[in-house]
Amino acid sequence: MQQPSKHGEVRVRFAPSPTGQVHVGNARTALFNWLFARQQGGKFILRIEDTDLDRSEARYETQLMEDVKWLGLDWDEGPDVGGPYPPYRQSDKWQVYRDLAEQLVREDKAYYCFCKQEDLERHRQQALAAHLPVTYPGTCRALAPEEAARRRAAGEPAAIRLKIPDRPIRFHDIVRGWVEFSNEVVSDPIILRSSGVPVYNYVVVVDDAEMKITHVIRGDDHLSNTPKQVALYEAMGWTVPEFAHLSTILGPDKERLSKRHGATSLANFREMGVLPEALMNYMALLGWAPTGGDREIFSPTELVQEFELERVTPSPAVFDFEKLYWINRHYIKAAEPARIAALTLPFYRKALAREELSTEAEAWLGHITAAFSHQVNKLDELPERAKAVLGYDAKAAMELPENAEILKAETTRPVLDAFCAKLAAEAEPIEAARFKAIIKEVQKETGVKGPALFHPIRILLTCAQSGPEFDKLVPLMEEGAKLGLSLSVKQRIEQFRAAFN
RNA sequence: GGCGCUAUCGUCUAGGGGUUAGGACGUGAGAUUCUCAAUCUUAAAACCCGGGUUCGAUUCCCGGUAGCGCUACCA
Repeated sequence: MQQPSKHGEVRVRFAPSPTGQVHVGNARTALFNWLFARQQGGKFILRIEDTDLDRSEARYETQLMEDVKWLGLDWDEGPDVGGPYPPYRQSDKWQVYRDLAEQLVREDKAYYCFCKQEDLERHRQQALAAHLPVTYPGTCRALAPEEAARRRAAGEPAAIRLKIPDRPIRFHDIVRGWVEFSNEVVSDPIILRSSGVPVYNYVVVVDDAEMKITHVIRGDDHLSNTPKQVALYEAMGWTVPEFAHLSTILGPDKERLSKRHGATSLANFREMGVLPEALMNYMALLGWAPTGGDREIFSPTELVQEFELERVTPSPAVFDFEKLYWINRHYIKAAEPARIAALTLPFYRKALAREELSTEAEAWLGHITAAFSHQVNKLDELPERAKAVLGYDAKAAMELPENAEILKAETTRPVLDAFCAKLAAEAEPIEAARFKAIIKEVQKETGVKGPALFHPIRILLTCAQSGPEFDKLVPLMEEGAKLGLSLSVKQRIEQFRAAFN
């Protein structure tokens, strides 16, 4: 377990842009922040980074919060719940960023830059051709303050650039150790555009500092930006936080995981019937493992206890859907049956094309779920798994080549005749045990056993030669028939005979 | 082009100067079952390459290679 932070109370944040659905990559970052905050007794803060006005949309903000809540993460401060360092949405904070940038200019830690885009681009091309790093040539850094003031007064547009000190920038990363960048490579970055709009790398630092963030846990795509940010902290005289740059999550083709790879947003997984605790468990395993490396199943509570930020691996991880599904199966089995039944209802509604279901129908579907949920990777597979109970189409069954093969076998007709004759004498509903006994009797009478005995009966009953055990199917069929939602065993026989003869 | 990060079974990972390199998913085989699924057992499967350092490197150092990221008045 971690030492209490030298910064005092741990404060971490998840700072997504509301530009779309929450992706597993971002969700994993959120998770690691949350786990760390909870286990340290710190604060987890949600901040909306909507400075990119073109792409940000309010409706995504709502969805984002719902998705994160679904995963099981809660935040202590955020745009909805407030907190001691508002605002938790960047869009109304622009004056702060401007004032702070100008203050930096007054303190001679930043300067106005009048350089034209074309000039900068030309310089860039030259550097590239000369195999040199692309840097700012420093033209305006040398400008006398009076000169700069005069040109500003004359209405010349100016951006503000931070002065990068003349020494390497070093910072500590919990995942990667010490990282060092040459100051030449960092080069004086723009913090405020000539339009007055602040730049992302500047805004984050202001926000993180104002919100007293102690640990910046984020994706490693920000690693190369970190020296700029460190320089900014130092220029402002703020305490540099601890960093932890998490590796990228890749798709099977080793490319950064994206929609291209299929279902990758939290909403997608929810719609597939993946349980939040399963997703959380799986994502935690992407880049983290407990000491010893065995043990893979961790409830959210256990994760909060066991997780160690120091043990997070720096190398990128490929997202393995199969393993996620395996974990999901585990949690489906472990979960309260009533909860699983309720979560599965929408999938039946869709499969049955029924908006409204009676209480009895829901209860019956709940029994189906209970019977088959442990055989399934995701809840959305249940209607398909239970289709033997849910539907019946004798005609279509006849036409399937693999069924036809069995149906025209020599032993089939005697088996079915005997079977049907016996069932005709049965009282309804037929019990599973009685059903089993009948099959035994048929076996005795006809001398047919094994697949030759079971397959025809199975086709008669379910239209398929493979599927779940009769023990489970028969009671569900009988119960469903009573509710008018399925066909009873006898009804199935009737329909089958009509089609078969 | 420059800079940075990364590199153990197909995948997620444990480990670490001397190990039969461990676990899990997936895959193969077997058991069970009328069958499918589930379940159980079992097998195959890895230290990127080249130099150092060392009695000994997969482990430490350097270089290479590859992947990824950043290199914007994008976020």
